[in-house]
Amino acid sequence: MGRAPCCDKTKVKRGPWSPEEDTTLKNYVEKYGTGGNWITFPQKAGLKRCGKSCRLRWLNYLRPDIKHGGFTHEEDNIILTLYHNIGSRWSIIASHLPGRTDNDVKNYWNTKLKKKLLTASTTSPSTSNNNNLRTTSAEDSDFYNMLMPFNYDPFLIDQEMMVDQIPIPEIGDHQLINGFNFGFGLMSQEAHDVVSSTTDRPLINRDNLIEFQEINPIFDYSKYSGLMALENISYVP
DNA sequence: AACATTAGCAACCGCCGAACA
DNA sequence: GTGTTCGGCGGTTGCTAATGT
Repeated sequence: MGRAPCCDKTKVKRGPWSPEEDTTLKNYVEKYGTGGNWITFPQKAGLKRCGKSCRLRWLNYLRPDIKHGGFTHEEDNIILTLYHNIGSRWSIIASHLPGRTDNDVKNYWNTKLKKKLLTASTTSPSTSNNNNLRTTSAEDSDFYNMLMPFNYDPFLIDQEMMVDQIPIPEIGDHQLINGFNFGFGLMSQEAHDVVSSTTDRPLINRDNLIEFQEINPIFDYSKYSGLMALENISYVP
C-alpha cells in the first residue's frame, strides 16, 4: 500500500493559477509567512489548493526575488559547468543562479541548452570557425571522445566535492572540443607530479591512461604521462 | 485560412530523506 | 527502532502560443 495522498484531489482546485489566487497567496505569505507548514497553509490562507501546489507556486513564481526572462551567456556557462560536474541536480545548480528556480533551470536545460549542446557536439571541432578560441587538434578531440564511452569523465572524479570548490583555472591550455572550451592539457610526467602534489585538481594519472590503452588499443595513450582534468568550460553559442 | 507540428513553460506526480512522535 | 508526516526534488505531463505546411 502506497503513501496516502497529501490532499483530497477531488476537493482541491488544479491547473493554472488565477490572478486572484496569486494575490491571495502572495498577500498571506507577505503578512504571515508560510507558517512552516505548507500542508495546512491553503486552509489558513483561504485557498482551495493542495499545499504542495501553493508551495510550488510561491517558490517558482510569486517570490519577490524571482528573475523572469531569458538566461544570459554567463548563466549558460554556469549551468553547463555545473551540469558536467554534478549532473541534473537542478536545485543545486539553481542555487548558483540568483533569482532562478530549479524548475526554471530544468526547463531551460530541457528545451534549449540540451539542444544547443547536441548541435555543438555534432559540429566537428576542426571545422569550427569560432575566432575567439583556437580549435583543438583532431588527436586531442579523439582523446576526449575516447573517454566518454567509458563514462570516465574527469569531472566525476571529484563528484563529492562541494560545487563551490570547483577548481579555478590557473594553468593549461584552452581548447575547443565539441563546443566546449576545455582547459585541460596532456602533461609530462614531471608536470603531472608537480600538479598532483600541489593541488587537489582532479587528475587522470598514467595508470588510468594505461587502463584506457587496454580497453581500447586503437588510440595510443602510451605517449602521454597524464591528463589534467577540465579546468573550466564555457559554452560557445 | 485551416490544420499540424513544435517549443516553451507551468504544474503535477511520486519518490526520498529528515524530523519527529 | 519503527512508523508517520512533510518538505524538497527530479522527472514528466499537458496546455498554450508560435511556427510551419
